[in-house]
Amino acid sequence: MQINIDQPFDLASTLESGQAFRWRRNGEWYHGVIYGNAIEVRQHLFGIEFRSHPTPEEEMGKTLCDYLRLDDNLEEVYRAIDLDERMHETIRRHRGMRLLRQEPWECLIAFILSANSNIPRISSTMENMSRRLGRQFNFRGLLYHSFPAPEVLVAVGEKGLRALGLGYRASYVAQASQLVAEGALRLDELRSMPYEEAHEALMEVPGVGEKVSDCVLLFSLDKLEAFPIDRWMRRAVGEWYFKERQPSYREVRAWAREYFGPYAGYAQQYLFQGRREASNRGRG
DNA sequence: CCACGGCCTGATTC
DNA sequence: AGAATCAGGCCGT
Repeated sequence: MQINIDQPFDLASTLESGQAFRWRRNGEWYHGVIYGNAIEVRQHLFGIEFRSHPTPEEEMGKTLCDYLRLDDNLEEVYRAIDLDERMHETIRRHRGMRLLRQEPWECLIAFILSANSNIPRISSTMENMSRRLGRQFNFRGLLYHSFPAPEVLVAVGEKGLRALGLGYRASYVAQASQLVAEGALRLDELRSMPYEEAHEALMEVPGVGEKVSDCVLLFSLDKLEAFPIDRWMRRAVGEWYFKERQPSYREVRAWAREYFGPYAGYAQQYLFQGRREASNRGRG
């Protein structure tokens, strides 16, 4: 099935921008699982083409558009955040990159795992958990696995999670799973809360601090003003916008919301891409 | 509030 | 080769 898109959209940079960890590229096709469905998707000149299973494409199209945030007016976003030469350049290089609207549960676990880790390892751990604990299904000759439900991770327990390679994060994941499974943490309710309130609520979860909370809010709960600050982002922002000083998390966050406004999260995503590129170039 | 050290583990570096 | 070092932080002190 095809979907026409009349706004800037770049599938590759969107799926490979380090927001989501379970998409795999095979030639021009990307393979992944959303809402328990296998998805194959590729970019076309005027939009995207995709296949889904088991939910039929006619039904899945809306879900996929929602996931890819095709409802965001990217031109308007650019007008809001294209404020200096650095932003202008990184927008030019990654034009069409979008934030995703991921499933909050999977996103929460992914970013709890991200603490003191790196993208390849987060990916392999997420994949590992899905292979061992998720539902398995076949689609067009490939094997797919859903991400395990909270109840499943509760049953597996901390020791079981450690055995899957989560390290000291196993305890956080086990506790977070418990909170979601028993209904003490209702992730979808955070979507309708104001940013500040949702941010604090998420930080009650073990293993979730300022940065992880901002990631989950930005990548799955529609808080586009969230501005996650990792060690690189802090260094970069300090260097570029604070005259070589190392500002605190709160300081950077306040600055970002003031400077970039309600789309600060988009600005963060573009700056982050920019610095990843720079460090990749550095390694040759 | 802010600063600091410890933490699982796998990949990369020296 | 085997030991540091580092990685998209968090937590307790």
